[in-house]
Amino acid sequence: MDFVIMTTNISKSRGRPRRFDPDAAVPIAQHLFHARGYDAVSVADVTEALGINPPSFYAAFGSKAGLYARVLDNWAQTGAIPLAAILRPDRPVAEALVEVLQEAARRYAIDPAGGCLVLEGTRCNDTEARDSALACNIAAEAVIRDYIAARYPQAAERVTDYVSTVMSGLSAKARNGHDREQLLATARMAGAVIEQALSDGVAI
Amino acid sequence: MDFVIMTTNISKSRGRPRRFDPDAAVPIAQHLFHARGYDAVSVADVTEALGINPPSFYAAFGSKAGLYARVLDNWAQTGAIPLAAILRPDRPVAEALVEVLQEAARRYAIDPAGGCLVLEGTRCNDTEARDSALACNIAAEAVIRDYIAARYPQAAERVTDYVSTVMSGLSAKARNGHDREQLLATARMAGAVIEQALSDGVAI
DNA sequence: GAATTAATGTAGTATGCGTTACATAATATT
DNA sequence: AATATTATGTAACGCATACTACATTAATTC
Repeated sequence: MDFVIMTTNISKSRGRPRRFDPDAAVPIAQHLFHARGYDAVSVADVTEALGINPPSFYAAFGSKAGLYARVLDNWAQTGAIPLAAILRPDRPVAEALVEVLQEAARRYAIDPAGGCLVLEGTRCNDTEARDSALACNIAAEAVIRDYIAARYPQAAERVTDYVSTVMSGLSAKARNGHDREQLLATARMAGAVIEQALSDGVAI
Repeated sequence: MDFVIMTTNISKSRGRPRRFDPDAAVPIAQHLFHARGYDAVSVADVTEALGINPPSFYAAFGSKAGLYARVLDNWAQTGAIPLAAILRPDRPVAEALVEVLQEAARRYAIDPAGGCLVLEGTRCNDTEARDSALACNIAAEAVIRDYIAARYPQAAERVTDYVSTVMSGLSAKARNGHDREQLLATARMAGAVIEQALSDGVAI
């Protein structure tokens, strides 16, 4: 049913055709949000970057926060750290987690503005956008937690808290001028404690 | 000269007397900025909390960013982590740095909103306020760096980067719901690597 | 070709922001 | 008492924001 209706809508679209492709607009908006942060990007900035007018924007995305939600969706599939690829069951847990931290350091240092799109989004001043980013962050933490829990159930919570805190710090410092080498050195230092923490049944 | 003029002004103030005490207003504003962040606090919020009107505010503080600068000054003297008291030359460097991290964890968890006034301020969207907070942060990092460099000059930069990154992460996570115990556990884990890092001439 | 449907461009709206003009009130000086 | 000085209360200002009403344009459907 829905499929038929959708294909009908796609193949035989009535009315005036779109002058822009919303799917192609998402990566452009993603870059804006990543570079300047959600609050600092205005709808006017986005519409100007897309070469469209506000009504087209709102017809396509509903709201600024709605666009941001789509950006985060796209981010999870294309731009985020490939946790599933790094956290493989056939390798030591500590080694995998250290690689997550190092990969975060590398990625956070790429853009001039720096930092993680999601982690920075969790601190914006718009409730809806912040909740979207928080949901994204919570989902990522759950992946890490489940990966640890499979082999070190007692350490999962604590080590997940630790890893996510370090990642937040890396993102913040990337925004405040730490370069790639600084971030990588910090990530390596932070990672050096993970192996022992996994083995400890209680807090160090 | 200036002293005479100032005392004259203080003892024999012409004109209508102030209805509020700007010095007493600073801690109130400090609480607002700490709880909600610079961007989320409007001048109207501050004037309402102080029971004054905008002209009184601007006569006393010049601007919102000007008030924030005074808040940061007050913060450095009263509310900040007492680095000078913790980083004493008569104790092991690693031990002192771990206490800094733990003290940060404790303080960041006090307020319901959580986090560090300065570190959160470095990420606001107002250039002047952000620069004020950044200057505050840079000064604090310099204290840590100098403390380390006195005994471990080769490790000073790297370990300072590490400690400040962890503190940024603790502040961010305090804002995102981590409680005191979680933050303390993370701080202890992060601290466990410092001793070895100080001894290493090169990166781990 | 007429009707229908949908996206566009123009030009706004309402709201909140940091900030200020201006007349008034309250004090010290003369 | 008259004047000078300073802070106050009222009432805005200019600007930026997210968002929208409405007429128009461009396509499909009948």
